[in-house]
This record gives sequence, structure tokens and C-alpha cells, in this order.
Amino acid sequence: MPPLSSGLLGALDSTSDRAVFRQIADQLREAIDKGRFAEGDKLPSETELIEHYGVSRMTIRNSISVLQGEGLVASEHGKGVFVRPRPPVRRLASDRFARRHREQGKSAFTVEAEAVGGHSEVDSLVVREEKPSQDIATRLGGARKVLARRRRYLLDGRPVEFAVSYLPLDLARNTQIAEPNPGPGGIYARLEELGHRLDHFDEEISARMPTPEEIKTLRLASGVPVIHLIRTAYDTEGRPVEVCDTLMAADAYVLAYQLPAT
Amino acid sequence: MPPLSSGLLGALDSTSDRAVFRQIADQLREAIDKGRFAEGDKLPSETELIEHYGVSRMTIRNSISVLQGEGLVASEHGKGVFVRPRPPVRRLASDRFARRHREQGKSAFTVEAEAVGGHSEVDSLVVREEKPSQDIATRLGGARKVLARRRRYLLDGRPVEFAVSYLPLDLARNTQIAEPNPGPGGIYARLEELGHRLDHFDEEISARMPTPEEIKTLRLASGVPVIHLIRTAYDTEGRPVEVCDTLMAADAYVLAYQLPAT
DNA sequence: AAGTGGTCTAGACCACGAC
DNA sequence: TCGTGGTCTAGACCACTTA
Repeated sequence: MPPLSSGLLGALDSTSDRAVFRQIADQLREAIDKGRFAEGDKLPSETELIEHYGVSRMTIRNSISVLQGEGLVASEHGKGVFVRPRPPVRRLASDRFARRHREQGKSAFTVEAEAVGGHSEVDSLVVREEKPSQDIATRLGGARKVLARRRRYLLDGRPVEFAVSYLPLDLARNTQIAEPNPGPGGIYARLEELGHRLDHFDEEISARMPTPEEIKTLRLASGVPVIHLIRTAYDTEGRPVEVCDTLMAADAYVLAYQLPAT
Repeated sequence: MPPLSSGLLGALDSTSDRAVFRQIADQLREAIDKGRFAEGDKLPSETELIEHYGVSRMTIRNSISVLQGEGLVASEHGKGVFVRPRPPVRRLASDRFARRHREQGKSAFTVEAEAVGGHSEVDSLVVREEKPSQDIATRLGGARKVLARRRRYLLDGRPVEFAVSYLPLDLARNTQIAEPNPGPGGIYARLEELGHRLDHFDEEISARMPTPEEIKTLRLASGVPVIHLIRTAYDTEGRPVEVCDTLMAADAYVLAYQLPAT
């Protein structure tokens, strides 16, 4: 095995209070930040790092797990540890639910996917009647039964978003909204055809680390948070007609909004 | 040492493919989710878990580090590992920059703090002239020098947000905006007095894991992401008059927006 | 077969906090 | 003082990838 290219990584400071594994993590992080390891590059193997620093394997693994937690690197069993590439980001514009998009027969996700020139797919579509959670029921103005539309969105084959739409059952039952394919313009276009002209949407955004199940569904690398977005759609009479509960891979999205100054 | 209360945690499945430390993490997670350990409760000590499961210490520590990464628990040296309490969340409303708030002499942060009945402080205020980064310069329409206002916000003594406002220097120099205390209503009130009537704000939101420096500044527990918000303020002539780059502790915020349906 | 990371053991010494 | 978590060692065996 060839020795580590000199200069890429420095030496430890034994006089420092800082733990050895943190010093090693610091040096690797700095090398990545400065581009000495580029996106997609393989870091030195554990064996190489052990020899370079003269420490035990667990110390090296500890260092690398720090960087994994920061979302900087991802390890691949049998291959190595790699600098995580920044995936292409989808920017959700504040006009993404504008009527003019619906009138062109496009769903919001399609509009966004086209904006980045990507290929979009929908997946795992399940439509069924449910008893809503307390939170969803409240947001829907006290609905006792709802129609739930679950689906996963993929961009260029990568799952990026998982969403559940809830609609009051009395409103959606026996309409095309209850069909797997809601038709051109999506369920918002159907709601308007049913006489529920949409007035505005409220969105609430938070971020957190994913649960193991969410990691599986969105195939998340470690160190990638999720953005949780809950949108409520209101018609012109002020009635909430849909709640959409969305979980997004945070490394795949930027959300954009416009606020009035008045 | 008393034995672990029976029933709280189960046994390992040696026939399972799932790694032992993951099985232990699963059981602890389930116990937390089901409320068998409540917020703020202490988990069994490493020694207790070692005896309960009959595994080595590193295996137990590995399990706990999984839960730390998920933001479920936080360890305190010398005391134990505790279920992380959900801190009070500040909800940023979509009207938080409405003129009516400014006209009451209140800053946006004060308005929000009062809404949750908390005590707010500002900290580490530094105002100085700078050469902006490429990104900031572009957002400001090509400004070559800017006034930068850095500050940290604390809610009930806990740092929750770090923000930097950038203003074109030709606009802010020798005004009260360049003073540490910008006066009632904050810099947006001053901008309007200077003839820059505000029209709207653009906000861009993303989420990621914090850098070590950000962890220090916001005193973040492990497993807590940050929300990155970049706001650009435009006057009625369409000129960008301020860019505010904000980093928020994700466990302390919910952002709310309203979208038009038109 | 050789190299990589994944899991696990059985110790050691240290630093912090509560009593 | 004692129990807690923090750091570190020196091994072992396994699973995956590449050649």
C-alpha cells in the first residue's frame, strides 16, 4: 500500500486538549472544505489513516463518524468513504400553486421538475379513506373522516419527497380526487371544478433529523435532515379543503417565499 | 446497583440479521416513543445496559450514539443520558414584517418573542463595513461594499438564531442604520424613513447539519439541524435594499407562510 | 484473493458531577 | 468517593466490492 500523499493531512498536536479523533476530523474537514478532497473523492482508507496518524482503528472510525454526522462524507461498504456530492437542488417557488400552472394541466411537482430539467416520477400511490389524526382533523376544521392520498416523488430516480394529502371525505368521495390519477392539473384543479375556488394556502415549515423509517423511504444518507411542510388549502369561503403533509430530503430542496411588507 | 426495571426493555433476537447495537437502539427508541421514558428522563446508565443485554460497552455506546444522531437523547458528562425535551417553538408568522408592527416601534424578533411569552435578548452585536461575498453582492444588485450587522438572538437565555444583515454601503453609511442601536422599529423603519418604502421580501429556506462553529454559536445539541434563511428586502422601486442571512436552531422554530392561489 | 468498511470484545485511564 | 460518560487501545471476525 502506498503511503499517504504528504501534505494532504497534517500531524496531531499532542499538547492540545482537543481529543485526537476530533483533531483528525478537523483535519479531514478542512481538507474537504479547501477542496483537497473534491466532491465524490474517496478519503484515505481506515488503514491508511491509522498508519498516517499512528492511532487505533476505533479512533479513526470515530473521526469519520463525526464527518458523517455533519453530512460531509458517506461510507460505502467494501468501497471506501467518499466526500458527499451536493445533489441538484429543487427550488420551490412561491407561485408554484398559481392557477395559471393548473390551467396548463400541470401538477406542481411537474412544474418544478421541468424547471431543473429533471425527470420526475410518482411512486407508491395509495388512496384510501381514513380516520384523521387529531392534528389533521383540527386543520381541516373538524373533519371526522378523510380521503388520504399518499405518494412518493422521485427526481431522476432518487426519492426526494413523501407526501400525504388529506381531504374531507364529504368533499372528495365519489369524485376523480378519489381516483389514483386525479387528472390534469391535479387535485387542486378538481377542487376548483367542484366549486371550491381556491383562495390561498398556509404552509408551516420545520426541520429535524429523520426517523429510521423515513431514512428508508427517502433513502437518506446519514447527516441529512428532513424538511417537514404542512400545507392547508383554503377556498374563497374560508373553508379548509385540503391538508398536505410533506416530508422532503433537505439536501434536495430550497423553498422560496414572498412576504408582503404591508 | 439495582437491576433494570423489568419490562422497560426487552431481550435481543440472536437469530436476527439486525446488528445488536441497532436492536438495542430500536428498543430504546420504542421505549421513548411510547413514553416509557418521558422527556427529561434519564436512560439506564451504560453499566446497567451492559448488564441487561450482556454486551460490551462499545456496543451500548454505539446504540446511544444512534439515538443522539436522531436528536432523541442528549448525554451529559458525569450525569447520564437524557431524553431530549422538546423546547418551546417559536412560530414565525408570515406577517412578521408587516408595517403595522414597525409603526408600533417593535422589531420582528420582539413581536415573535412576545407571542410565546418569552424573554428575548440580543447579543454579540457587531456593525462594520465589509466587502460582500459573491452571493450577497449579487442579491444586492452588485453592491461592492456593504454595511454588515451581525447579532445573535436569545430566547429565555438560550441562543436560537444568528443573523447578518447586509445593506448597500451608499444607502446605510452615516445613518442610524450604522449605529449599534438602529432605533424603534429596527432597520426596516429607518429604511422607510430614508425614502425606501418597502414593497416585499423574498425568503429562501434550506436545512442542513451545522458546522462545528455553528454548533458552538447556537449551543446546539447533537442531532439538531439548522434552518438557513436568506431574506432580501425590496423597495417599491424594485431595488434590493437589504439581505439578511439567518441561521436558526431547527428545534426552536416553525416558519409559517401564506401563498396566493392565483 | 485482497482491500474495504461493519460489528463486537475486553480491557484501560480520564474528566465531570453528585454526595 | 463513586458513578457517570469520554477517550483510546489492540485485537477479532464478518460482509461487501473489485479484480
